[in-house]
Amino acid sequence: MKRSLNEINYMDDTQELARFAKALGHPTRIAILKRLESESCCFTGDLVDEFPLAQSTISQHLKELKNAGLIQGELNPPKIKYCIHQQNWQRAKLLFNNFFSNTNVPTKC
Amino acid sequence: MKRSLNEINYMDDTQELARFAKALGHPTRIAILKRLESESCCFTGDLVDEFPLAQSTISQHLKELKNAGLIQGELNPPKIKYCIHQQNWQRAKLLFNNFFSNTNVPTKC
DNA sequence: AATATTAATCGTAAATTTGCGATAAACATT
DNA sequence: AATGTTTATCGCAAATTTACGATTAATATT
Repeated sequence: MKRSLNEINYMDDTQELARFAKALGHPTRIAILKRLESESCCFTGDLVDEFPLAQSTISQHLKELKNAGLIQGELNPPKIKYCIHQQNWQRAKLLFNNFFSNTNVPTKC
Repeated sequence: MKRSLNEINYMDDTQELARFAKALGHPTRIAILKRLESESCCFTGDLVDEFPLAQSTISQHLKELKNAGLIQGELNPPKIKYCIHQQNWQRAKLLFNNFFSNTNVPTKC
């Protein structure tokens, strides 16, 4: 892709929020997180059984959620237990809350 | 892409939230929305002046935000005034709030 | 040691996203 | 009617995403 010539430097919060949002930008990943929220944790296999997707596809979605910091995997050989990453989850919650707390009443529009 | 054979039917909320999240999944679009939040509205040209991106690129980001329902454009010839779409904005806020209101204490993890 | 179970990674293909410049469209102004 | 201003759209190229099957890696069990 023809990348922008001038490097764009967004505020850290902007970058961080966009990163979280991007990870949330797929229904399968939202569904995985909802499941982890309600059940606290689960194994990759559980998700593979529940979603009509290949094991490798689920694994890839988990990887993205992990890269975004929203979940963490704990070794439980030969299984791996995934949970919400509580600290980053709270951070994401805060960023979205701030973003949506639109105090401006749109008087001018 | 090899699409999943079985059609996946996610809960409506899941689909809707993922759609909003996807639109928020780019720092430029977050920055545009932050600007609209603080200023209530602005013209395409204002944004083109502020971001080191081509006019067509800004226009495309605005289109995506509009398609996601997060903003709306009002004709103000020959300019176009963009504002937050208040109703859908509140809807998105609600969806994200619900999603992040993780009442479960992670006792089992 | 051989086998089974579980999950990550690799390689591939198709779709989508992101960016740009060029052009078109819509409307005001001259 | 011709020109100027503003924004959308088109066409293209590169990067990324999404999905799959096949393979590999790690660990338990036999």
